[in-house]
Amino acid sequence: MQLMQTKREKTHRMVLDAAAKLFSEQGYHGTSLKSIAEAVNMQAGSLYYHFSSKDQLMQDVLNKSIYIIYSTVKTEMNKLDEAASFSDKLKAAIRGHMIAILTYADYTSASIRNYGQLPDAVHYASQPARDEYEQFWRELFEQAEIAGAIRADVDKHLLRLSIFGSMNWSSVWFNAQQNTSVEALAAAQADIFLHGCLKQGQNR
Amino acid sequence: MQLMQTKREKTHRMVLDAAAKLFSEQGYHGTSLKSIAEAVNMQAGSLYYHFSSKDQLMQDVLNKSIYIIYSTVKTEMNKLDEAASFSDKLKAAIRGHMIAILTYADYTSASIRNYGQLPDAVHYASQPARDEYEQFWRELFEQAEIAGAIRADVDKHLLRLSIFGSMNWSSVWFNAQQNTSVEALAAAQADIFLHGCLKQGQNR
DNA sequence: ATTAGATTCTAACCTTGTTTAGAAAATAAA
DNA sequence: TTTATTTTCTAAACAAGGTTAGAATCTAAT
Repeated sequence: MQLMQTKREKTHRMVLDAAAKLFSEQGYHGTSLKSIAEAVNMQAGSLYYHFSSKDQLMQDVLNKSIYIIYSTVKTEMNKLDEAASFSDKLKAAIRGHMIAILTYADYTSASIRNYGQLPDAVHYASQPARDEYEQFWRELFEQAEIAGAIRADVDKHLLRLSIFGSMNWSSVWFNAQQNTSVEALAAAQADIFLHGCLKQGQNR
Repeated sequence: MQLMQTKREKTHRMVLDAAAKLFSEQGYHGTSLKSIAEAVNMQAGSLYYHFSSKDQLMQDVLNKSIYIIYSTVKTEMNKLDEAASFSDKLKAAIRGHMIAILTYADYTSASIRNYGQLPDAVHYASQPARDEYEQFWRELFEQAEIAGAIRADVDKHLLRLSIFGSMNWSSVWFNAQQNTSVEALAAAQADIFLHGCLKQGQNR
């Protein structure tokens, strides 16, 4: 019982998973501790052995969500070799973000869908992590523009928000069973943003 | 007192506006009737003279939101002349959707942000209107592809969801005060989706 | 098997929320 | 001004939610 996780850790994780799922489906305010407890065969009061409050539970879900996304993106970026073009870098970043979102939809969707609808304390607690991640993308686009990879006449602020909007919304409609592979979806998503949907040469 | 709206209608509208604003900021479950009443200087119980229930109130917000968006899109489409290319049509549709979303952010954001997090009855009640609007876009892309305007190798399903994700997310971050004009933003948004962000000729 | 520690349950407290019925006040008509 | 109608308020009913304290149960080591 060294490498294996203790019962406490196992239950802690089960509760967090259930909370993430319900927060994503019904929102923070729409989810009761009772319903979370039911999902793990417990009584509402018992949750307090693992978490100090509902807010705390949500905060943990948020933090985990942001961590998952950012670290997955980093992993994909690190797979690139030195000679990678900015086009490749953007694709890798998009792929990472999409993989994270679609693979851990409960967590990421809980984070995305409740954004801006949480108690102030909860919202602010996760702000620094969000800012750091946002900064990563800001710099990526900045460097891409300097390198001459992306058009100078596109508003990079809007571009970043657009890409985020598309990617994040996928956590709402994506269905792990019926949809195509996560990889294929990520690639298609990147392709749309890099090249647009119009045929080459159509009126620009 | 024929053309002018009665006091009843005026108050009805004020309540609906306040509800839309709060539903968009704090979510359906996070918004109490008391807070809505306070926003219009009333007591919670008094709202029932204008609405039969909280659900009904949300349903009205949803319906109005969908109506605003669809009718604005139609208006923009009708401004086009017969010879308009599909590129123009797509731009017009995007412009309409963006104008509606940014101009009536309280309503549209209330609708978008609570999507999938509402009581079943409320959700299903607005489904037909949503389906009809979705159908409009489906057909638009279909015809655009048949006409050879958009690339055959892009998944139109994903494309539509991507565009929706981007546009709808703008209702969350858009700030009417500090941002540029709605028109400019709509045009920039369309440009990104039609042409992508990469410089022409970068590795495809 | 006994015991100490970890985990969960029970039962209540307190607050908040939606809803209703009837009284009160405001408005418009006579 | 008086009356009828519309609109809002008050007060309570009732349910549900977050939280807590202490009892009960389970687990694992002695």
